[in-house]
Amino acid sequence: MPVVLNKKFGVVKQIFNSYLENKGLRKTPERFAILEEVYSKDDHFDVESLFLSMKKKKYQVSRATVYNTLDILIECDLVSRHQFGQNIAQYEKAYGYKQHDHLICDDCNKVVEFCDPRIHSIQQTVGELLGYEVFNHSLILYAACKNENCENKINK
Amino acid sequence: MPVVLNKKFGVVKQIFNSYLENKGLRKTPERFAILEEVYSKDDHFDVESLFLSMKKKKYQVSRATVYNTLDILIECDLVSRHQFGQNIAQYEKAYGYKQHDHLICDDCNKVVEFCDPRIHSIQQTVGELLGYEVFNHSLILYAACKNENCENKINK
DNA sequence: CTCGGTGCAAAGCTTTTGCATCCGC
DNA sequence: GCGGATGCAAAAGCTTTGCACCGAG
Repeated sequence: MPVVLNKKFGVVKQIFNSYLENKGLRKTPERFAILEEVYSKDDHFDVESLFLSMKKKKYQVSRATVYNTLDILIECDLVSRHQFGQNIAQYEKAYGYKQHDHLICDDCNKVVEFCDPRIHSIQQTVGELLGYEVFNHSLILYAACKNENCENKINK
Repeated sequence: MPVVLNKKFGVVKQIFNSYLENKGLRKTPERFAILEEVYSKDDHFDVESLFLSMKKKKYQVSRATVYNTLDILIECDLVSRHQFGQNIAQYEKAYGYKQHDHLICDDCNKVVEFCDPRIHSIQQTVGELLGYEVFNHSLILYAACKNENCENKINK
């Protein structure tokens, strides 16, 4: 009984399949299981939570394989990695989800996604100015809730 | 024989002094020694390199104290922390050095600083739109050298 | 059949913590 | 002298590595 997947997933699987083929990497069931699990998540997640949620299901893979596979998925742009806090890396699916950036609330710890076209022009301007070809960026805004009723704010 | 320090350092020391006083924190020689070491560096550095360079000099402090003091220095905006790579946190002095962002070259691993006023307006727009008060940000551009002679590029 | 991939556990690295000692206030 | 700060080493937490076994091509 296959998991219900969003429509894009067929394409994603195909992309991964081709990538593995072109790079001469093996198409193991573990790799596809991890891809599937990643795309079933709608939020950011860390390695441990991915590992645990797979452990509960039919696919038990080792942490080492999770790390290895995520690296491959990042290489082929199907997954992106963020370093929000100080230690734990956060991952999220990347295919077909338009480029966005993150705002992190210091009160709630909530992560909100946003998109501003001006970032793209900054990329271009700065790249030209400094003589680099900018191919990616990461913008994080650190913010405070304006909502005074925010439960975390009250606890502080 | 005092180390030669840049002109701003007197002010910085004074700020730290007042901050410790206001917060009821103790003015230990270790804390000022770390402040001095931080401001003697002109680049980004990690905890280990700071610890080692102090170990060579008259001030030997423990790693725990380095971490503790850097946290205080960040609280009073005399130091800023960045998470460029995946693991090691990078620090840099922050007083009187105008707000800037970083471009990281994927070929050289060089870190270049830049400044673009448009980021500030993005902060404001997005904050208003999402109902948050944005108080800080981090923008990192990932780039490739246009210089074909870059030694790292040749090695790849 | 070969060799890359997996799983497991151990090791590695950065950072945090516990506790006895020390010293700023 | 009190209570916070330091130093040391041990522990914690995320990630990587080594090695034997497995299975995709």
